[in-house]
Order: sequence, then C-alpha cells, then structure tokens
Amino acid sequence: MVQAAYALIVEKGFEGLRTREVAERVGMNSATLHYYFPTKEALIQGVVHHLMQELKTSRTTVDESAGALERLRAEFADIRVRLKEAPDQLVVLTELAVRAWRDPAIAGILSYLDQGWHNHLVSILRAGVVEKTFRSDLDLDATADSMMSQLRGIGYQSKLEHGKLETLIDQIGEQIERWVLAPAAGKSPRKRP
Amino acid sequence: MVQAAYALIVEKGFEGLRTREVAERVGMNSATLHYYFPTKEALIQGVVHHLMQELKTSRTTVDESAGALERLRAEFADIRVRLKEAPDQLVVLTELAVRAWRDPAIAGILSYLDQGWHNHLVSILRAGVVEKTFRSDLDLDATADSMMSQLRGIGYQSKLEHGKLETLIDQIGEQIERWVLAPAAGKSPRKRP
Amino acid sequence: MVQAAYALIVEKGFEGLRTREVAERVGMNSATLHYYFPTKEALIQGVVHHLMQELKTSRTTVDESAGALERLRAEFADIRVRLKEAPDQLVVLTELAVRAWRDPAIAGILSYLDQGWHNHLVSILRAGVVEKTFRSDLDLDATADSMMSQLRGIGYQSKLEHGKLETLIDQIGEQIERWVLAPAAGKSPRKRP
Amino acid sequence: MVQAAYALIVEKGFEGLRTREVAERVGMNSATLHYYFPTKEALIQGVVHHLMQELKTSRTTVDESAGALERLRAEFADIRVRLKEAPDQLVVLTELAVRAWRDPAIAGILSYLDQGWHNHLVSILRAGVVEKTFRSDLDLDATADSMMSQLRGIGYQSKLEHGKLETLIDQIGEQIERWVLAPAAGKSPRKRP
DNA sequence: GATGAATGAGCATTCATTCAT
DNA sequence: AATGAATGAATGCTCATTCAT
Repeated sequence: MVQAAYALIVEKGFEGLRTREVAERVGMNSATLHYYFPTKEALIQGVVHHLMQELKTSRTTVDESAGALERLRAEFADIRVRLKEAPDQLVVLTELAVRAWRDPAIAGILSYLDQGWHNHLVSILRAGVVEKTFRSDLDLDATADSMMSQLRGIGYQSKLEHGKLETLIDQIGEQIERWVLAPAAGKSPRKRP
Repeated sequence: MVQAAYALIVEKGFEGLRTREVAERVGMNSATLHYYFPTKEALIQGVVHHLMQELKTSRTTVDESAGALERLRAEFADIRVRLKEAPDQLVVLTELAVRAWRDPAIAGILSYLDQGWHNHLVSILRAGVVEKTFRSDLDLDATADSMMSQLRGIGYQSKLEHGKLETLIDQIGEQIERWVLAPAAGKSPRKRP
Repeated sequence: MVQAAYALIVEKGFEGLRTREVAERVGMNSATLHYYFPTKEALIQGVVHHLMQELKTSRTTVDESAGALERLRAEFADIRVRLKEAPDQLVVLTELAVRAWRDPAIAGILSYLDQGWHNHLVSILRAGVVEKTFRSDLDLDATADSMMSQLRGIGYQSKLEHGKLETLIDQIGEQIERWVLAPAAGKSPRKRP
Repeated sequence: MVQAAYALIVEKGFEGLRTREVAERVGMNSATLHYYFPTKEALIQGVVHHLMQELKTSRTTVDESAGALERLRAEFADIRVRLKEAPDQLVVLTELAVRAWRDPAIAGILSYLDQGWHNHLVSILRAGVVEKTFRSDLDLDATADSMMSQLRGIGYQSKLEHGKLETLIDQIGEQIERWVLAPAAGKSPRKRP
C-alpha cells in the first residue's frame, strides 16, 4: 500500500500520484485506501516514514572499531550501493527535497534527517582528527555540510547511467579524502589498499 | 507571459502551475494564453528557453586572456552571484531537472545545456593544464563532471539561508582548487605520487 | 442509540445526520448500528417513534374535571414548558415536518399525530361550548386547525431567544381566548385573573 | 439556472440539491455551472436572492390611500394568492428558515427579510391606531410579531391541500381582525360589513 | 488577436451499506 | 452480538483545452 504509492512516486513523481491508482495497484477500492489513509497527505506521510526507515538502515557495515578513514569511505560506499541497488530511494528523496521547499511538514522531517546525517559525519571527522588521520585544522561542521551537499548532488542525478555515477562518486570521494587527510610524511595516504 | 509562468513556478513549483493563473497575472484571458501557447507543455518550453537564455549569459566577466585558475574561480563566483541575485534561476533549474526525469523534451534541452557547460569547464581545465597551472594528469572529463555535480548540489539547496550557502561554495571551491592545482615545487602536502 | 441520533439531528439537522457519527457517540461500531437498524431510514423511524413518545406525554397536568378554558390554557402552558425545557422536541418535530413533505412514511406518522392533537383540541372546545364558556357558534374543526397552525408557527421558531417566544405565546394565547370565549355580559373576557 | 436549482429544491429539498442535476436540467455541463457559481453555496445564495426578489414584489396591490384595515386584509390576501399561485415560494422559504438555524449567512438574509416585514406590519397597525380603526392600546411590535408567526405557521403547511389552507387563512385572518379592531360602539366588531 | 463560455476527463473524499470473522 | 475491513456510487470541484464570436 505504502509501497505502491512509493513505486508510483518513483514512476511518475509526486505530481503523478493518484490515490485511485495506488488503490488499483494494491487491488483494492479507492475508498478502502481512504479507510487507512484518510487523506492523500497522510498517505504521503506514510511514504515518507517508510523512506526514512530505509534510509536509516545503512547499506554498508563497518566495525565500530574501524578507523575514521575507513568509516568515511563507508559513507561513500553506502551511497554507491544505494545508487546501484536502491536508486529509488534517492529518487524519492530528491522529489521530497524539492517538495519540502513548499511543504513545511516535509521540510521538518527532512531537516531532522539532515541533522542526523550531519552529526554522524561530524563524529567521523572528529574521530579522524583525534586519531590524527585527518587534518587538525579541519572545520568539522563546514566539512560535513560540504560533504552532504556533494553527496546530495550525486543523489540528485540518480537517474543517470550507472557507469557515470560510479566515476563521479570515486572522483568526489578522492577529492574529499585529499581535503580531509593530514599531510603524511613521506608516503601518500590516499592510496587505497 | 513566460515570465509570469516563470515566477509562478518559482512560487509554487511545477505542480502549482496553472495556465489560468499565468494568464491572470499577465492580465489576459486564459484562452488568449492558449492562442500563443497552444498547450501547457508549450508554455513550459517557453519558460525553459527563457531560463536557458538567462543561464547562458554569465554573471561574471573575465578577460579572455585571464589565467585558467582565474577563469575557474570565475565559475564559482558566477554561482555565488546567481545564488544571491537570481536564486530563482536555480530554483527553476532544479525543478526542471527533476521534471526531466520523466519528460524527454526537457531532458534533451537540459542535456544540451549540460554539454555546453561540460565543454566550457573542460576548456578551462585544459588551458590550466597547458599553462601548467593545473596538474598534468588531470582527467578533464571526469573533473568537469564532478565539478558540475558539486555545483549542482549547491544549486539544489538554493532555498537555504544565504550565509550557509556562501560557506558551502567557499569550501567546495577550495576543495576543487586543491584537487586541480599542480603541486608547487618543494612543499605541497597534497601531492600525488 | 436512538437518543444519539436524536441529539445529532438537533445539532446538525437531518442533513448532518451520519450513521457513523451516531455509532461513534454510542461507542459502538457503525456496523453494529446497522445490525439494529439495517438502514438509515430505520434509524430515523426509531427517532420518530421516540419523539412521538415524548410528545404524547404532556408536560402539564390538569384535572380531568377542570373547566374547558383551563384545559385550553393548559395547552398553551404545555408548549411554553416544552419551549423552555425541551426545545429539542420542537426542533426535531419541525425538521420532521419538512421532511414529511417528501417522505410519505414520516408524513403518515405525523398526520396520525396531528389527528390525535386535533381530536384532543376539538374535545376541549366542545366541552367549552357545552359548558357555555365558549361561543356556541364556534366551528370546532376549523378552530382546532387554526390553533394547531398557530402553535406550530411558534414551534417552528423554537430557536428564537426565549423571551420573545414567551411574549409570542402569551399574545397568541390571548388572541385565541378572545376568539373562543363567549361574550360575557358586562366585563371583558380577555382579562386574566 | 437559478430557477433549475430553485425547482430542484422544491422537489427534493436542500438535502437533495445536486450541482450535477441542476446543470443537467439546464442542459449544460456541471463544470459550466461552476463557471457561473463557483461553489454550491454561491448557487444557493443565488436561489435565495431570487426568492427574495419574488417575495418582495407583493402579489396584491392596494391603494396607498387605503385604510389600515384594508391594508391589513391585503396582507392576508397576499399569502392566500401566493399559496395558490406560487406555493413553491413558501416551500423554499420554509426550507430556508430551517437551514438558517445552522447557516448564519442565510439566517442573516432571512432576519433582514423579517425586519422589513415586521416594519411593514407595524406601519399598518400604527396607521390603524392613528385613524382609530384599531385599538389604541395595541402593542404594535408584539402584534406584528404574532401576526408573522401565525402567517409563517400557515406557510409551513404549504403542502396541504388548498381547500384546508383557505379556511385556515380566513379563520386566522378573522381572529387577528377581532384582536386588532377597536370595539365599535354597540355592535360586534367581528362582523364583516 | 482576443475573449466569454463551455466542456470532458478527472480528482480526493464521503457515506451508507455489506461481509467475513 | 459485534466488528474491522471493504466497497459502489456519488459529490463538489478543478483544469487544460476548445469554440463561436
């Protein structure tokens, strides 16, 4: 039900979301749909919450004991996996982001999500600074924000052909690493094992 | 007329665009509007072309003789100026980008625009490499793409408060410069092997 | 159950009567309501019968041995009391009267009620004529009908402020008495003791 | 258009008024109806104003120079004529009166109408007192109100068979005259010349 | 060129009623 | 007896588009 709506949004966008069609896909009367979601808005909220759940469960697992760099790379890996296996998430998220411009309810939810992401990134960066893997003069908040913006930029293009996206992520990942890493003495830190 | 539609899209998004309201704002009958733009799609095309024109005329002027770095910085300056003086352009552009996912006509136009932008960036980067300001091993296409993605990521947030956006651009600008610049002789920490 | 419907009709009229809301107020499922009243019409019938019961039990008590004038005045007193203590009855009755125009079932019930009222009034009037308190040339049926019409007129305004209604009843009561009473020799018949 | 709605209300009451059906009767698309009356409420307002117009134009004409009694009788004659020739007016008016209980907009219009009627009656009564046709101790306001209530009571029964209504009006008319007229010296005031 | 009027196809939502449990 | 879930048939209203003038 929520998933039918979800799929429909992926296909036709919020603009093309029709309660009738959602009901039809689930194989129920449109009145029945309204029995569960009294209003279209409520249905959308359902979709939003569904998406939130999916976004919260990260796609990649890292040891808590892992180093900051590894955890940072995991972030990129996460996006990479999502882009490949569940690009729909990014699609809906983007539609949501645009809709949030005019819908305070969605804006609220999204900003809550962003806050969590921001904090998560900051904690990684801070850990990196502490363990001296990352530059000591790193502006944690600003760097987290710029990372988010860059990753978002990628997400916004989730309909691109996959190959191009891979290259994009790699390049931006490297760029960020180069930005973040402490200048190592003698050997290059940015080589991947 | 096109401008009224443009303004309406900024205010309410594509979803909230009504031919009647556009006509009303111009002070004409909605039938008259349909005389000029036989279909809503045509009107949107008009808006798209209008936007294209505005996007093409860059907001910052640089000497043709300027160095590559200067020209690169001008790109960022351009976004910064737009974000301040004409954020509407970015708003509509973003809406358009999302709509392009399902509308091949718009997708075509946008990809044409992107092509132009890509080529422009590549030419800057190539110049930088030639004049040895930029790294000689730079992947021109990939770097141009990543720049575009990053700048787009910023544009997508054009409704953010202006202060935060400034910081964002600065940070990303610096990041890209660090990525692109040739290692100065002797003490560059960001050296590639 | 019937009372919940009754109350709802008072609040929102027949137009605003929803089976779901009735069930809700009784604290039961709307399906259960339909178990007892298979149709909305049936529920309304229930309300009608409930109202009939309440209307039949007069609000004022008079000795059977009382004089015709006294019994006539009791009729007015009855309305006056109802208007004060149970205006809802008149409200529902009025709604019902209007509905009866198109609903023969209700029309039947109401006309039965009217018949009873008519006969009751006629019996009072006849008694008055017999005991010579009332004019001998009184047209019993016509007078009863006109009384009913006048009292109904009052009932139809049961949402008026109470003070005005009191005055109205008094005035009309006096008027009817003046009409009905036999011309007394020498003194004015319309003075109340 | 308004007339179709008017007719529909007469037939099925406000409860049975459907914009679609109104449009259908006029032979137009229901969207066209909404072009003229953007909302159902607006359509009803149209009906109300139409009715007001019809109610204002009295059905009987009396010389301005006529005596108070004659003018009073004209009032009754007016109702009698309406009841015969345009009972619909009374039907709709009654529906309106009931609806006014919950709809302030209609309540306002109706109370405005009542005010006019009240003033009109008072002016007749006052004239009668001045010319000494009517009792000098007449409470003008109260009498006007009671007359209105009584006439309304008749209107509320406008679906009755015509014969009964005639009798009703006559009886109540006589009653009111008896109430209002100054006691003539020597002969009964209720005899009609 | 311009417009008032008209319209078809839809849309979210409502509501009395039904049905399996 | 009771109920959660389901449903068909509306219902008021919207909107891009068309058409006669």
